[in-house]
Amino acid sequence: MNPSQSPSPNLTFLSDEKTIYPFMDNYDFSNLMFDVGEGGNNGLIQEEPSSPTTIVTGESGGSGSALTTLSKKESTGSKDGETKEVGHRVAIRTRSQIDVMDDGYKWRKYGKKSVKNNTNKRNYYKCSSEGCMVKKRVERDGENAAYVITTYEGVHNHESPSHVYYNDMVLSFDHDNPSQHSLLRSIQKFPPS
DNA sequence: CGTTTTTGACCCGCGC
DNA sequence: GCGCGGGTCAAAAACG
Repeated sequence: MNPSQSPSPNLTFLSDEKTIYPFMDNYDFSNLMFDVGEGGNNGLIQEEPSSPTTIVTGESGGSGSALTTLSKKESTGSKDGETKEVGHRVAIRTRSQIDVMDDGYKWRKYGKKSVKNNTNKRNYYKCSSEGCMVKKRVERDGENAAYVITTYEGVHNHESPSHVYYNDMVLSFDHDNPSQHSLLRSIQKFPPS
């Protein structure tokens, strides 16, 4: 049911733990929640890391962005061979009219559920690429239908199908595409380190 | 014709 | 043990 959405490179992960979201103006971030669970037995909750990464996008919205970094207490299975690689969760709450935003990856919906205290349904997506177990959960805020909560879980093993990377984005910038103008502005605001 | 969506069923952890 | 809330499976339908 997805309309023809051009693969917009609007999400980029840096090699560091910092993440830059040069989204378009359509996506007005209101809340960013990082839940990075380490595989270790680190049950600490680091509310504010030593290097707080503040991301502000959607300059037109005016509303600031909040970022929270958490640490999931993923207790190890105590098994010597158990490798709990799961533990990278990123929750983004944005104000968007579109339920699912195209982050450049191909997602396949595999479930739909209605949660308590929320009339809206919650959708479950999974990365289409085989071997990539990245999951994504999209939910509308019942109170404010204008807000959408997108939760990513996992790390992609492969690159974006559209081959969009931060450096390549500038190179492949299409000046004739007005929808990317704001993208360029975001890029200029966040120059590569 | 291959891939994705849909949708109810199933499953699992947890609290009672 | 059972029910509930939440997450996933899978078969058929729908899509391109």
